[in-house]
Amino acid sequence: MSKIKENSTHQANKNSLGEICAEVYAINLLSGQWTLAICCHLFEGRLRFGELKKRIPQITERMLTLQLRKMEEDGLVTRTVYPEVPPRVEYELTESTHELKPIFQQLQAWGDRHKARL
Amino acid sequence: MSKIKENSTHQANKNSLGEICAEVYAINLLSGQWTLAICCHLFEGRLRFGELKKRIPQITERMLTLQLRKMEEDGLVTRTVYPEVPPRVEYELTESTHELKPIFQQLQAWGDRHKARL
DNA sequence: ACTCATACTTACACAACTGTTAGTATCCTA
DNA sequence: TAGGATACTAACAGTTGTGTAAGTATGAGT
Repeated sequence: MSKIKENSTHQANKNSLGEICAEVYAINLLSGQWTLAICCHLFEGRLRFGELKKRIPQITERMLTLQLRKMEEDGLVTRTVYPEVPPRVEYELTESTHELKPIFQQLQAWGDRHKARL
Repeated sequence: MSKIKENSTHQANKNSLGEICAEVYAINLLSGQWTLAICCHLFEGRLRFGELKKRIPQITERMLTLQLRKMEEDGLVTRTVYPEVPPRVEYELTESTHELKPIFQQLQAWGDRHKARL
């Protein structure tokens, strides 16, 4: 993404809320535009960069790279580079992220119910 | 917030993902900077604008107003205005939002575990 | 020598979100 | 007549997130 200014009020508020509330922290990790979509495709198993790109046609290479890098930094995915040419890079969810699956299912169910009520 | 340009690529992507995936839709509703904090305080019961402000000292009046308005629009809170002077306005979570409580608890537990692993 | 495939990176512009400061309306009380 | 209380609103600026377009390195295959 763009460089983050750690001394901005915005960032300071975000950080302090995330430190106090673990649920805020969790939502912060998941609120990237493409994060959930990537997770959903990786629930099935590890995928290469290009395979993810094909499964999420609307995403640009730039955003896919940025999101995966952030997810790696946040401990949501692991990145494995195979020293081949042309390069091969595989992404896989961490244990931690797999544990989110039941929560996602509940969020999905809630989302459907909530949509229906509006 | 600022006016949203519905014809932007960004917004189009967000919308289409939210329509396909109910969990993306759900996260989109909850990803405002102060949304979860407000929810947490309202889980205990209805509160006035000023009471929320006191409980979330870092928030500005502007952001509190904007977030509550968006949450109202999204069906997360109800807003009741009492025709008094000085004005009294109370906010309360909708049924739908109360149903999120167990999911929040799981997210919180996950967040704590995940933090510990990093 | 030239193309191809893959997984990026860079530079730029725009969109969306948040923060700062100052102001508003209303009636009640002193 | 002035000040206080409440729940806002407006104008502006800054920060963060996203999209567009173009370019990079590498070795294998032709």
